[in-house]
Amino acid sequence: MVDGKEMPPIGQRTSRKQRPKPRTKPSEVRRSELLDAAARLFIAQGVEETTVEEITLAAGVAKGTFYLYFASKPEIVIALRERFIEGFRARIRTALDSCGQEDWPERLNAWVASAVGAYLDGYELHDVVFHDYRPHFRQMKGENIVVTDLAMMLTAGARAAAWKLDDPRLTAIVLFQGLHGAVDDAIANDEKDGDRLSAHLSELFLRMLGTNRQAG
Amino acid sequence: MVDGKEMPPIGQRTSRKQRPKPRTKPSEVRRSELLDAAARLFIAQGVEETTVEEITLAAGVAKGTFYLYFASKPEIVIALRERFIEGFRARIRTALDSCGQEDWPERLNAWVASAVGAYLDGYELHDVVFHDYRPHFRQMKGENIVVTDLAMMLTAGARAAAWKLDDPRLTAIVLFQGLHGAVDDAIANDEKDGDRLSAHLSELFLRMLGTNRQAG
Amino acid sequence: MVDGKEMPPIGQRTSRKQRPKPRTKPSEVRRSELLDAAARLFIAQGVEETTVEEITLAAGVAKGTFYLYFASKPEIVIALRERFIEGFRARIRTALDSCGQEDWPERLNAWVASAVGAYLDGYELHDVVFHDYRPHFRQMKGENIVVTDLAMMLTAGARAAAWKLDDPRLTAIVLFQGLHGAVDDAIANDEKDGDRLSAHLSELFLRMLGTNRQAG
Amino acid sequence: MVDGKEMPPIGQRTSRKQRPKPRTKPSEVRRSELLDAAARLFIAQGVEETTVEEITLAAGVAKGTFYLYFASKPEIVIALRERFIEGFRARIRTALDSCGQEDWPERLNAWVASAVGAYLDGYELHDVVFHDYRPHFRQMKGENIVVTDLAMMLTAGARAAAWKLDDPRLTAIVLFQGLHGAVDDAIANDEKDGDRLSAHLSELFLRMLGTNRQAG
DNA sequence: AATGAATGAGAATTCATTCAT
DNA sequence: CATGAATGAATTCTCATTCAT
Repeated sequence: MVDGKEMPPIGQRTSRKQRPKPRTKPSEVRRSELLDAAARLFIAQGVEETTVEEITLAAGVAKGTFYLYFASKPEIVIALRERFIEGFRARIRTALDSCGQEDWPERLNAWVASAVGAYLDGYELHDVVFHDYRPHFRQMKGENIVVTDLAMMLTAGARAAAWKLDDPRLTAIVLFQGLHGAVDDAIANDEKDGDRLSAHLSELFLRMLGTNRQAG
Repeated sequence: MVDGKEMPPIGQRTSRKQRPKPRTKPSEVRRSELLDAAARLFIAQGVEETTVEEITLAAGVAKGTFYLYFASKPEIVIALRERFIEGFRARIRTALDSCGQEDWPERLNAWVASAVGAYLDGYELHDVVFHDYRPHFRQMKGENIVVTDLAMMLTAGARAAAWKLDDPRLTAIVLFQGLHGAVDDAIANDEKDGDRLSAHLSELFLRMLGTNRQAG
Repeated sequence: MVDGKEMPPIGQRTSRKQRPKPRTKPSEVRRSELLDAAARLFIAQGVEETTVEEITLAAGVAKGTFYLYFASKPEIVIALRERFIEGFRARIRTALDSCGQEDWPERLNAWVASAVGAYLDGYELHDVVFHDYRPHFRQMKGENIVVTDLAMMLTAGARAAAWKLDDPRLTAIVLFQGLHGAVDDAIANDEKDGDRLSAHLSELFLRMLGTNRQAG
Repeated sequence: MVDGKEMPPIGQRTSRKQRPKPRTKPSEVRRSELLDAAARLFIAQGVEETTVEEITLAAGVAKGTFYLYFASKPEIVIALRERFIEGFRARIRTALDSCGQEDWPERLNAWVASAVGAYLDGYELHDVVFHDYRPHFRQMKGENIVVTDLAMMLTAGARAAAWKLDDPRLTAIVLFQGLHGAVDDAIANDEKDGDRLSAHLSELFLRMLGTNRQAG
């Protein structure tokens, strides 16, 4: 997920032949199995309530092996967070890729629908991996990559005169957090119909953008 | 520790029934001192990192006394949360009370400005008291009272034809969470100028509502 | 042992009556029971091999109670060391007190005999409490109080012309460490006859001091 | 890690029987490199604090290689101890070899001076390798070879009527441990002038032996 | 001979909570 | 009301050692 696809285990020198023959398991497979086991347990029981030993048991390795792949328990939460974010972005990217490049309202609809869908599907893991995430401790603009992605799209749409836009980042934040809150509410109220919610949100957002429907 | 100085006359101890005379300290005061001490320590060190003993030390009482006022440590976090929410609502209410009853755009501006101000002032405590708050575990609609308040205001404005409104709750959520996220971002970027932010947000929100400025 | 005899528990304010009525056990009794239990177990199994839980079990308290009296496991070793040293010195002091004040050879004999006796009796505990003691990390002259005591005695004897003495501290060190090594050797060879050893050592030492037997 | 440069010609790998040709490194060299690395790390960080992996890293071999040369971690401490003792004895032997064979006071002076010098130079390693050494667990007389060497020298001197001697071993122990303690004290007080100390000790020891200066 | 991934036992310490006084 | 001594559950992480390659 994070460290490429077919890379040899970390710390392995580029040995004499090709890839160093996998020991018991190739490093990323092991790592991935640990991440999967952790995600499952964290969702089911919570992070605090899950011991490292439970994770390794579920992954079929010894306790010490955990620490060959992650420096500490918090570290695996961070790794899961990165995996989550990448999955989230990929889903949005895929949705946008099947839109007309210049149909900006459609692109916004696609963004909303895919984000709602991704969040509805993954909110349990989301809660786990973002529980300890402190936005205020993050200094740099653009820390939230999803917001940054969106701001870029909004800017592109504005450049194409699809809508007006004073402050792309602020607008992107309002869209993202608004959507986030709306989905949270839907989940809390057990309304898992993402399509209806997406439609409503899109309309709201397009209106906020003062969308020029002729421009698309 | 060095108490005993502000105790009521010894003679009064015998009268059980009279008025609920103050003890060493009136119960409300003690409770409040504990809440204050806890808030201070939680902000400075975090909740987990603060022990009940530290709280009682800071409040000048013995460890056991804590449990006369709060059933458990998590309980005092909940109490702080409630205090925080009430302060937040009060600040918004005050702001709205100095607006024209029927000037809806002004009312929305006032809501935005006061919410931004309250959050900027209290975000440290906010982070503490909401860290363990899980929206998805809350079942009931309207759990977030601030959102509910706002939805009611939006509905009233719509009834007065100040703006259009399809889904008051959804709109309220987007406004609230959007504002929330925008302030988080401002804090993270160390831009504590609430006025500029409020102005931007208000404009965005009024546009989203399709505000009819004639209607105000 | 260390904190006086009848003092109230640490942290206890000098309460309204006399001594604060002992809770379950007076503080020094508890402390002493923990020290005794630890000494027994450390001798039998070694320090590393003894868990804090074993100590508390043997002392009849809960695990946490240990940390009410000692900051850490190494800390109780230090406390035992202090207790050991005090016992050692007391034994020597008692022996010297029953000597003629001015009979210096007799005083030296008494010092040797009591030190040999104390060490033979307590070498097991000695090994435990001095295992981690690093002489080189100690800066100040006179860190070893037993050596310092002895140097003072040697100086007094020299002043009375009982013997010659160039360097009291150096001489004291040689006597103390020489005796120490001699007893170690006796123990290793299972020769526990302290009297014979003492006699030999005394003779050696008196000769080293160039003792003037007329002076006594 | 970046090995392979000093390997023997590949062709030789096939010859199994020939002479025990050097492998990557001759076994003695490897062993010595491991000992050196361990000594350096043990002195700098302590034995407990040094991991086997750190030793192998410092020696430029893989973790498993350690166990081809030493059965366990404690074992390498023992090996270092033996190396230390041999160096110590060699230094003394060299010093004695440049003395008149029959000048016994000079020989004693030489013994003291070389022992003081060797200990001052090597006390850091000494502390490491003797930390876990328990004299009382050693059964056999003469376990401490340096003491035994000394006792033999003292006996020879006595036979030559250079001094009187009742109990050679006891005397040797007192000299050795006395010197040991004196150097410890000098180190603790940061007085690294071995010559002055040696002179004082020699005088003390010669007096203890009742040296007959005519006899030398 | 050399490697290094995998193993898994093992214990100190914290701190929320109780309850006898 | 107030106190504070006593309780004891609960879990991370290290690292010596092994062994398949």
